[in-house]
Amino acid sequence: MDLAGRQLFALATDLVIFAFDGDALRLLLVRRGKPPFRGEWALPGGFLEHGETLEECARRELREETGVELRRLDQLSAFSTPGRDPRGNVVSIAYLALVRASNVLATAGSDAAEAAWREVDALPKLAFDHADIVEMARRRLADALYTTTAAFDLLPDSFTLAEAQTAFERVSRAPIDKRNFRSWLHKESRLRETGLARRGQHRPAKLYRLDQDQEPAQ
Amino acid sequence: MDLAGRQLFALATDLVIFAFDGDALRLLLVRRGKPPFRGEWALPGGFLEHGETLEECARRELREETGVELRRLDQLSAFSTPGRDPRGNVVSIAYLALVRASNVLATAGSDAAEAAWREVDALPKLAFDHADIVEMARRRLADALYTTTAAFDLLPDSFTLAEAQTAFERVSRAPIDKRNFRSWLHKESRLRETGLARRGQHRPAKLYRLDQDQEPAQ
DNA sequence: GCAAAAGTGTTATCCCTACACCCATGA
DNA sequence: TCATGGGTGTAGGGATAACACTTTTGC
Repeated sequence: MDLAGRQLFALATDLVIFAFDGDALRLLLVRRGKPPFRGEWALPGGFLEHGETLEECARRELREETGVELRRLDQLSAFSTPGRDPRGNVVSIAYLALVRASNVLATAGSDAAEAAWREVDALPKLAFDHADIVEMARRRLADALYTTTAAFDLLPDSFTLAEAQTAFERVSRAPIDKRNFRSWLHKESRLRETGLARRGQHRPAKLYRLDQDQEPAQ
Repeated sequence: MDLAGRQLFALATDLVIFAFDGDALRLLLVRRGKPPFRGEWALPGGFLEHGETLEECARRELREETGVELRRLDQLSAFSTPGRDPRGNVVSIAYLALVRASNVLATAGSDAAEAAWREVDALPKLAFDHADIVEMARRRLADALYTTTAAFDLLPDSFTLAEAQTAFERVSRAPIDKRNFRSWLHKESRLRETGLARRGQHRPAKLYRLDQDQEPAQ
């Protein structure tokens, strides 16, 4: 095994985790408990260890820092600008995931002093190059909106069509016509009625769930 | 600067470089001059050095190994399965690029014993997990075919519509209707007539070039 | 009965697809 | 004149986008 003479790097993962609170898209952030950028907000993440894949690392770090477990995790991009981490020679691979409801309690773990779900349209200043990473993630997410079922991962198991529409509007950052959205859903026939309804102040809204038969998606 | 205690890795880039010879899509391969996998075919690439970005590394390695220079280079994905490199603890970031004509001479440089353009549909067995990387690259390329101008990077500065169609067919791995392809090009109006024609055995074919005005694309 | 959100169809336009024949040239 | 690849248009079906009113409930 000769890696002799190779220049070595620390490898990190950074996670862009979005959730939808019924009204706004939110992003999971941690307040850094150690230098560099101690006390500032950053994406959750951490260092890769020997013998694990980047994806395993991402899941492990997220669990340790925030207690959040997730199903699907997509690789976004590697970030390697020299100097992006003041500790030097750290290359980071960013991952993107969506979670259902922000009630996955963001409890601070080891490395992170504090964790919180912040509205993506009102983010604090972020450490490192994390603002760039977040913007790339939002674009990636919006690009996949209508071609995968990814966005439904933002919704609870059963949801109303109005909730789904709002989630799509927040991801695409554009208003959507109610009737067109519903006929598109019908044409795609990715949803099943549950027979139940959500009762509120006004007329009850039917609850739907994703039709599992065709979930494979991309 | 404390990276103390961090487990370190060698970082490599692997390049998937496609060219179009007028008939088939071809992939740039090098025959490895050193272990591991000495003598086997592999993607060009090499190790990241301190102070450079991954993209800079990819360009440098390609230049050194094959003399090929390229404009645009897209990051594909990071590959981190433990054991993917027998030297251990090597994470690789794959890049994708397209070059005009395969007459960019693939001359072997330092690390590579030999370089060659091989038809993508008749590739030899590849070292490491490079076959997986190539397949991901082909899918990525096909996905972007009709939404970016990327595929025109495969063509010479001026080209006939038949040449463009063949390139699109090879990338998408599907036959394309001639009239539909041409009316799509017209609708997109990304091409400009040069006024010249390519003379051959039969009726001369008009030569076109990409309209620079709207090249930004994605 | 009133306020508020849920639910529902139609029309015009554009895009995609399928499909067949004449044209210009070199040999 | 013939063989070969270059070049051209249309019609039908499906998707998209714009648009407003009725229904059901809680208060």
